[in-house]
Amino acid sequence: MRAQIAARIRQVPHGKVSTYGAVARAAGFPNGARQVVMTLNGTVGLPWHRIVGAGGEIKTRGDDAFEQRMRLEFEGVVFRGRRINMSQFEYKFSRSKSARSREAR
DNA sequence: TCCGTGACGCGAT
DNA sequence: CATCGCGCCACGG
Repeated sequence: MRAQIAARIRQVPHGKVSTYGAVARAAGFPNGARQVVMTLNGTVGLPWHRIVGAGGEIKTRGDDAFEQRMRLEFEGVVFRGRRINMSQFEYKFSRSKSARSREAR
């Protein structure tokens, strides 16, 4: 599962962002936003700063919040107050075969 | 095995 | 817009 999620996170391009929920759904886990978080914490080498909360808010706390925002702005992402204009910076995942089969039914 | 926890999400107040 | 509550879920104690 971590692998599926990590793979999705790795797809987010420079200058774009995605949300915990979106990543979870794209990976095939409709209610796995929390698992996305665990993956971010337990996997090194992921663009963790490109993952924000629903609505484009920085959900992390402490020093990390500052660093994340800084990194994103450095990549060109613009903040509107404490959030991001998602319609412009959210990266849309393209549905892959594995993701569909998992949400099968 | 039960229980608390948390970088979540969303609707209601 | 700020809060609250509830649902979700894998982990760790």
